[in-house]
Amino acid sequence: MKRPTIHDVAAAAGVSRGTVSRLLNGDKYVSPAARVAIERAISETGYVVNRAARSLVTQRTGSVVMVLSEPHEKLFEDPNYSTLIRVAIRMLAERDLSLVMMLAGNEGDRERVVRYVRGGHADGVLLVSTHAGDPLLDALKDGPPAVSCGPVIGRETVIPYAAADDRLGARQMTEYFVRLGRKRIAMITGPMDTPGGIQRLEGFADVLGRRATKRLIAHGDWTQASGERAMKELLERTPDIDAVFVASDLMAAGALAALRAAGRRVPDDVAVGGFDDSSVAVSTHPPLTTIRQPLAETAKETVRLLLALIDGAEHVEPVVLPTELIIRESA
Amino acid sequence: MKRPTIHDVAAAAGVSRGTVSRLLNGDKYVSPAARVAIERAISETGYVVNRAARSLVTQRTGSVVMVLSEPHEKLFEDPNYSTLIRVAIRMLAERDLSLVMMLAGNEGDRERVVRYVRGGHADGVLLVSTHAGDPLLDALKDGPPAVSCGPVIGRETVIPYAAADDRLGARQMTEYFVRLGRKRIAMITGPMDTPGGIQRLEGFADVLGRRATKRLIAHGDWTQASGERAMKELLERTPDIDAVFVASDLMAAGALAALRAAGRRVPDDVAVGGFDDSSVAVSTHPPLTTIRQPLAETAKETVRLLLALIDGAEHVEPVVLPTELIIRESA
DNA sequence: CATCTTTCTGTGAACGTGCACAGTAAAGCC
DNA sequence: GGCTTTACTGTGCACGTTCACAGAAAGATG
Repeated sequence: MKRPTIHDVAAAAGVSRGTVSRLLNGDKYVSPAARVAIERAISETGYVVNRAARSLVTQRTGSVVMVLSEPHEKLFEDPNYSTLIRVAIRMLAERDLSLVMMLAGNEGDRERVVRYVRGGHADGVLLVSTHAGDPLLDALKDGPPAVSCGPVIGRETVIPYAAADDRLGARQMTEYFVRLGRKRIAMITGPMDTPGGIQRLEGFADVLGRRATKRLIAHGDWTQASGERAMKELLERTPDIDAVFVASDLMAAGALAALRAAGRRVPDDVAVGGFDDSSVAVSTHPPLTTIRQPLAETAKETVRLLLALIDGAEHVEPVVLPTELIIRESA
Repeated sequence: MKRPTIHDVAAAAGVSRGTVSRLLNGDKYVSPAARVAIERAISETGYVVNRAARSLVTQRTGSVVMVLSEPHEKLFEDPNYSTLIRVAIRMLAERDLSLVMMLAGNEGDRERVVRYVRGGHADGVLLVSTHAGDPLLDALKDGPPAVSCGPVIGRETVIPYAAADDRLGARQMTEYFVRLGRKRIAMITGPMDTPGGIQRLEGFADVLGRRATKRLIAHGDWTQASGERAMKELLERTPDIDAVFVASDLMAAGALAALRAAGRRVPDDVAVGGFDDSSVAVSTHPPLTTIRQPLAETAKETVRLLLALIDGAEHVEPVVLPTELIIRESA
């Protein structure tokens, strides 16, 4: 039992392939009579276009590839990806584009991605958590349109992106600490080769100016363990801190553990602020005061940018979305 | 500047298309001389096969579709998917298969999936968290091979799967409580239309027998909020419980909050056991004693089953993998 | 030497579509 | 009535590959 082709539909409807094709591709110039006949024939035969054949002649693939650049197990911890994936699938589906996923954590994977994309297997590229200086960026330069979810820094090849305003978020939290009357405000940052790492520190420094000394800053790598380690480090270095802004909720959970181990009460002795408003923020004790990023919005904007480029837009502007302070019990 | 085709490679190597094609598809019968000439030509021209064209003649697509059946925001909370996605991408990539993602949360999405798959756009289907009685299952019956990550229950259309041994895990935790000398052991289950919901309760009942009365069992829906609600319910109904086995870590985090609110100490007054060993298990206070599922292994086995079927295996047996008790501080 | 295998090569058709083009019939216009 | 415009339809070709087949060259076997 072979799958019905456009020929079969045409035959069943008593018209030619051309007419069916026109109807399928939204062309005008299809008579009402032909239209109903074809539509009936399609549902009777259960016809669905052969994308491969279409792709062959249109030079389009009908798919967009999402490239995940995290080295390895990082993906397990971050719920952001899930949102992005979900939003992307849904928005692309509306345009009859499908989402294919690729990894680009190591050299071999990256090579595969480049071959795939340059081989013309995707109409667009959705970069996720691509690090500064990623060779992928150059390799993808004159291929199909590419956008990034979150800024890509430190490269002259600028690629469009949508992102939450990390710097604003960091300012909001730091200002809140100041309003609470906290005097010795420390920070645990993310890795300094990521946009989130850099910009959240910038926002912190925006508010505190020269009061943001090196002694008050420790670095983590987004993991819970690193948050715990950084907090311990801060407590040894500067025991009298009364507030700490942690650049992610997960690291903040680690920081809470370190504070508890050191016998500090939260928020009485030390106020703790997180970032992301992820699910861990409400499962910690006490629940985290944090910065909510408009995840779904960011994802939507990212995809919107890509679709615009696929549709032929010459240039699109980056989109930066505002964050929001969520007050719970940790500060 | 057009993309090089197999013709260009053939011309550059001084052979015919056929020979190049044979080399590409691993056929024997290619002379050493031709081999090196072609290989040079390929790297010089930067040729990469056009999958659409190949697909057209081979009737294979070179892609596998992962179908996510969660209704909507559930995907955000569960890290299991990330592991599965990652493992699947990697294993499929080795076979030069790409992974495309689709949603099947509502009727419209489901219809799209069916059209996609029956339209011959995928060589295999990877079902994720498909609920009992999902109409998708019937619709996909005589299409390409399909497997599920986690069992699919309550349908006569049996589809192959790999999964952790939920029932064993539940037994391990419950037996541990018994060993600890706990007398009034309660349980918070998952939704009873999911395999995890059913089988974890079965394991619990395996150990306790008739001591597992209805008064000691409450139901949640995997969310943290539902865990909190169920715990409150249990405390009202049976105030003297001294242990509770919660069917997921996230719900356990909710249960901890309810216990704290009720002034019970964990583990002194009430021992708490979770399930999954997810990242929340270590971010709660106290850290959760829980059951570790071999996530990556399960994912691997699932994909392996699918690949076997794609390779023409007539029938494959379900794979069930053992769980492990992880002892932390909550019990 | 004739014949048969083995190893290798090139050729033509087919896969199912979209698109350019040619063509037809009817309607509108002067 | 001739001419243009509008609405619609069918046909041939091209897209880039694989596969079946025919055939050539070289060696093995009788």
